[in-house]
Amino acid sequence: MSRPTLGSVAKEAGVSIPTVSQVLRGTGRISEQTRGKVLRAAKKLHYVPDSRAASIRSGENREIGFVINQLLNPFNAEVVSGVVELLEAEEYLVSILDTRDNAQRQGRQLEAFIRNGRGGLMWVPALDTPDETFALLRAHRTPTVTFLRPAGSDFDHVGIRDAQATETATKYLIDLGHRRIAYVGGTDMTFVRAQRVAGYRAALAARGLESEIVWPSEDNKPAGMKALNTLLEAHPDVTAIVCNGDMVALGGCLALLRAGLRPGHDVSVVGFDDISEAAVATPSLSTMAVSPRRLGRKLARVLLERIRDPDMPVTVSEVSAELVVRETTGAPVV
Amino acid sequence: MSRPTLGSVAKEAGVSIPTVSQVLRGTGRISEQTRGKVLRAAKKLHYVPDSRAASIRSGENREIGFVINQLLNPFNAEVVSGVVELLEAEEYLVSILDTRDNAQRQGRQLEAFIRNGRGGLMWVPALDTPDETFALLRAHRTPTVTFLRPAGSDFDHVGIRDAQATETATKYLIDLGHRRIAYVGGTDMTFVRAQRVAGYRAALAARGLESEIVWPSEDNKPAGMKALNTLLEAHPDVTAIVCNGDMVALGGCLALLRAGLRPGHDVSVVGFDDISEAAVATPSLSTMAVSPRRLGRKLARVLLERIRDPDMPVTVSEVSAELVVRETTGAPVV
DNA sequence: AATTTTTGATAAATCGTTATATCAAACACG
DNA sequence: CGTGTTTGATATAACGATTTATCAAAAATT
Repeated sequence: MSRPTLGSVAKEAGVSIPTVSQVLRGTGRISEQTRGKVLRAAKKLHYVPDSRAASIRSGENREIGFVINQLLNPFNAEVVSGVVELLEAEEYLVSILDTRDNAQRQGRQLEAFIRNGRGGLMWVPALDTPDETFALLRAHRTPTVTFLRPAGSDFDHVGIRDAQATETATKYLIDLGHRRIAYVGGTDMTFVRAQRVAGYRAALAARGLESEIVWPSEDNKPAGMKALNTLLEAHPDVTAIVCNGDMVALGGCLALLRAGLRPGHDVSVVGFDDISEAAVATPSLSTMAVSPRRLGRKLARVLLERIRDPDMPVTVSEVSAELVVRETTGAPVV
Repeated sequence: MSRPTLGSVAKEAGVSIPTVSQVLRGTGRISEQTRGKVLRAAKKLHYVPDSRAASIRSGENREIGFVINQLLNPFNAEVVSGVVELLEAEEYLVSILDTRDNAQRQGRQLEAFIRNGRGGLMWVPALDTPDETFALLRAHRTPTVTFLRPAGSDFDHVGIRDAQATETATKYLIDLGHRRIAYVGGTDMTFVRAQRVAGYRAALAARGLESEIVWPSEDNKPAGMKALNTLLEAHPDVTAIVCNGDMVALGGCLALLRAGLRPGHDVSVVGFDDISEAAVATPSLSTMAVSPRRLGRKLARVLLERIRDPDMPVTVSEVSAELVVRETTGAPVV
């Protein structure tokens, strides 16, 4: 007694295998009588079609994968929500794989995805993705959209206008009167961080400031706390901070409070993402807002278009971030 | 030019299909010469075996699903990490589905899982899971472990000793001198919340207190803030609060601070989970600590055992939570 | 030299589906 | 009444792999 198949349902109903298949999928010409027999038999045996077999034969696969670098970050988790929301409405099943920023793990996961012949793939490429991986995806013609980090001109891409956003944030701080402004967050030279740092530099240059301070940090609160402590020790004259993400910014604010400094008064802090906690934190966080839901939906839409028309020219979509001023920013104390 | 198959590799190498299969899986007797030819051809075409076809024929499937109720909660995200950690070491691929506490969505996802013939399933059952779903899983003999919410005696289960934990937390507050203690958090009568409320009541009863206050809330910070505001308005005499989760507790502390009350002094708060933010928050959160990583690893281990021995008797594992005293708890002001 | 055994590869069957072709029975038409 | 069409089902082939059985050639044995 193993799992029910078309064969066992056919035997139970006293008909042939193709008949069962046609009844269950609503194709072909079937009399009401046999239709009833088949449906009863299928229900009785709790039959569920094996989509592995179906997708091999029919070439259709409504299973989609999302390979993401860090699920623990609520921003990413929200993006996933947006993706799932839209794709579920189109009857796709989305499964999520967390690479935790490990290129080797990502490689294994992508290969496993291809092995399972997924219908499509959304993907935040690891920093050091080998050429081999790209070649693999191309050879298998898996509809693929990269997210956040673009990966060559072969794949559709959805990302954020990072440089522009950070430039806006930095200029805003400068125009408030700040002169010593640091950039905090991001590890290594990831694409995203590189773009954001470039925007930060562009703003400094545009306003004639020279002293840049770029301070790395992992993207979570404890790391943000640590980063701010070491930063302020090394550069006590810093009065404003542009952060790579809200988690770092919120951690940073905690560190400031612990040190007896008031965010938005003694030191100004701008985050990036606008995670839901940003608005309710004390003090509430000024940040560059990107709607993760909207990003997710965009991502899903691009993938659907690619699936429908595999020969469509490659698209690149960039979403802008908006400055949201809350309590952690203000003019420097004179 | 579609995706490469055993057939195309065989043609490229000038050998038969079974030969290619044997070379790639290291079975059978193959000469060094043809081995080389086949490997070169496979590499050239970027061949990756189609595991759908393989698993249909061989009956083996190393793909495992984790259907979870809420990925946005960092506690759950950490559990996922623990699961993935252990199962990846065993060469399994774990894909995650977020039901966002929607029973209908969960039903669709579970069916899709079965359709894809997964090797195993970890699962947080929705509150109102229909019998049909259980029957489905049984009929298909999918190795299944339930998580947090037990679901009958047919499936292995891994959970937390909820009642015991909340009883400990409540007794601790009573012994500090508190007399008006509320329970905050959890929606509807979920299994977990029911257990925890039972522990809270048991503690009150054991110490001869009668006035219970149970206040529902979604499991996130904004909801926790709102819950505490309404609670304190309705019951201004409450001096201590036992929470259903850290997210609610942290939100609650924010609300207290906004209202000019000091957590741990004016009102004591105990959380549940010990998410990483609990230790770094200001003030740091007293909480019932459960190691999500350990839970995740336990979950994975149980599933592996079930896969290896489908006829093993059903197991139930419960992990204890430990009281961690930090800054949000103290004696009541007299 | 005739035989058995080993080696190295392939043919054929199978897994659970879907797709196309076929076919008998029932019906309609002039 | 013979012919053409529709209806309702089945036979057969295919998908991409694995598994078992088969088989020719080379090597080892008698």
